[in-house]
Amino acid sequence: MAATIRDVAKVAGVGLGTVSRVLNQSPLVSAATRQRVLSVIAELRYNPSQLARTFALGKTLTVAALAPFFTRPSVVERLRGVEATLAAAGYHLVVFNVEAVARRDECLRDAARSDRADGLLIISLAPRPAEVNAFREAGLPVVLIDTFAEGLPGVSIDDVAGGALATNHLIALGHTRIAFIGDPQEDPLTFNFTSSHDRLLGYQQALAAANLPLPSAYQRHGLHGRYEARVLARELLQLPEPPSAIFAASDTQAMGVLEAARDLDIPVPQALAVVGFDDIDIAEYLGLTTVRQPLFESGARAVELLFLMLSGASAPPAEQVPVELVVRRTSAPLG
Amino acid sequence: MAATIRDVAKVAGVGLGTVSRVLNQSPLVSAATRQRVLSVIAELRYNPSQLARTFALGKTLTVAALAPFFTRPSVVERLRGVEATLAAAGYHLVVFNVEAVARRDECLRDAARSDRADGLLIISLAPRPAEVNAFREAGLPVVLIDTFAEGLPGVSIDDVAGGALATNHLIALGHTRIAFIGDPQEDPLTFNFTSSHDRLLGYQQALAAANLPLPSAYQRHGLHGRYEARVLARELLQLPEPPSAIFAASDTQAMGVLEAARDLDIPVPQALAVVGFDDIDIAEYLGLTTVRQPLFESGARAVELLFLMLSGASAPPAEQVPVELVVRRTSAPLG
DNA sequence: CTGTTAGCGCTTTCAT
DNA sequence: ATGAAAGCGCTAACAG
Repeated sequence: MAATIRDVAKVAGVGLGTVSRVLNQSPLVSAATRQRVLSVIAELRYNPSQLARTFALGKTLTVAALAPFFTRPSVVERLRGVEATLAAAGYHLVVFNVEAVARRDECLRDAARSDRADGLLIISLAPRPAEVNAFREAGLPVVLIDTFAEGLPGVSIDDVAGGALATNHLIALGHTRIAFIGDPQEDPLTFNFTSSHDRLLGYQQALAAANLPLPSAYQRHGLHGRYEARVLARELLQLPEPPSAIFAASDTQAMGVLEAARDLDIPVPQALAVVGFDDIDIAEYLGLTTVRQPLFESGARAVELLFLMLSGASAPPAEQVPVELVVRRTSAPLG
Repeated sequence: MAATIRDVAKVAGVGLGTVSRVLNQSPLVSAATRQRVLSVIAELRYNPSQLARTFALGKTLTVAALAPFFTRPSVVERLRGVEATLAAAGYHLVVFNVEAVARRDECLRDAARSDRADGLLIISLAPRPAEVNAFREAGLPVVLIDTFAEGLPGVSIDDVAGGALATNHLIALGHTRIAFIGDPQEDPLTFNFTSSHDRLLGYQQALAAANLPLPSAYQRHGLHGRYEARVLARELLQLPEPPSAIFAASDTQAMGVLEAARDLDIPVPQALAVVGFDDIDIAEYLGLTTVRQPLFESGARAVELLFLMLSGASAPPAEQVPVELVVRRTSAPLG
């Protein structure tokens, strides 16, 4: 049915090696033959089988990305950066949406021993040492985004500093009763997210440095999501001594806090200051004060690092990109 | 370096066809040999080359999806459905983010003549007849999501009916000055989106059926985005005779309308009713009245149709999934 | 049941 | 500069 390189060679009256050479822009072919081959290619409407090509080459020109995919706007934005950079280099992006712990493990395992991708990007999930080992043994280049793992390159932010940044902003505003809402603490054992945990650390350090109390009742954890955060925030706000400010480990969770405030008719920022994290698209719309991190760029940069490794370089060190406080309407000086 | 099927065969003392058979769960292998082969496989830590496998099979076990990818929450939700269904069947999903017209054409062209995917999903972009032809000639199964094209199967909604549904809701609420905000009209010539256009049609038909005027000043078009819609809405609301209700062709654009109302201190829904379209995640948070369409399910269903075609069936007819009006806080009877 | 053989379509030596 | 030939690792058809 479809013409093969052999057909082209036959019709053009050349060896099939020559056809391959014109296909690959090799300079070792005379202008005349090249012309002839080219015209036969056009005539036969031949197009090279990518499948055969990648097989012969031993590379797929494809990069896989593992992520708690579409459940988080911040991840989507990172993937945009990944896709754009990959596409510019002619690479394909295959995505794996990890929404359950079981799938996390399965994907990680498959990725390590499948040769269907030249490299792997892991977003927000930290592989365990055994998994890191499997990658190394498989010779699969891996770059992390928004997480860490011993011995693996990655691009991330200083979550501790980010947490402190948000908290210090609230302290500077005069708040002393500052609460925190983040992902489950046992999460590292399952999905293995680390950012929420580190942001909590920053929060704790900032409060301690300011000699402010950090009652454990002010630190709440729940599944990453608006609804869960809303419930937690409502609990906080109904405490005998409710906080005057809440730092949420993500903008999504901050939205839940805003909902809770609305539920209870608590005016923001007059009676409650709210700070989020990430600066996702919607944050601006909501006027949410937040800690911005370069999401798109983190994806793009990770791909660059991966390309470096693909070109034979040894694993570069993990990188950090800067965060920045964006003050909007949900935080104000304590009245 | 890595063990091949040949190594396994040699060590196990069997023919390499036998190894292939145990790999593919063929029943034509004695339990004893199977055991032996299996143990050698484990011993050698052999894993089959997917690359070689797909090449020999002539299929990639991969599906490509073309979409105005991450710029629209509704698309992301559709892709979730796509990925979940694909993953359940062991297929990979490679995504192409189309944010520019040039890339649209390039991707469409490449997809048609590349054999790097067994099938193609196109979201929200309508291929032109020439492109449809190229797919047919290439023998590439294609399923559309949220668009149409002559001769291509797809799953979509009745956008005209959806537009009418939203508009009739506003009419029933007593509104007579109802405006519309949607994507650029000339868009079909470039990106080739069709949904906004059809929703406008439904809006026009509903107004006409109710003998209500539809001044052209009440129909505005701008690039799909919150900011653009905000500008358009502000114009509408500053008209000598401003509308008392605005129907936006998407929730994203409806958010822009809400922003404009806030800018101008116009209370919603008291002085302005707003209806969106899609029921994306954030709509509930905002209390936005909207027309819900099953986004996740549309992706899942499209994959099912694609699998049908992959299994040799001829192209099924285009399908429509139902839409539903979700009334929330942004629409109320005209005061 | 099982071993052997012939490709899948392309890239790459290796001669010429 | 170009043709011929040797794989890449696997599946599937064919003999036993």
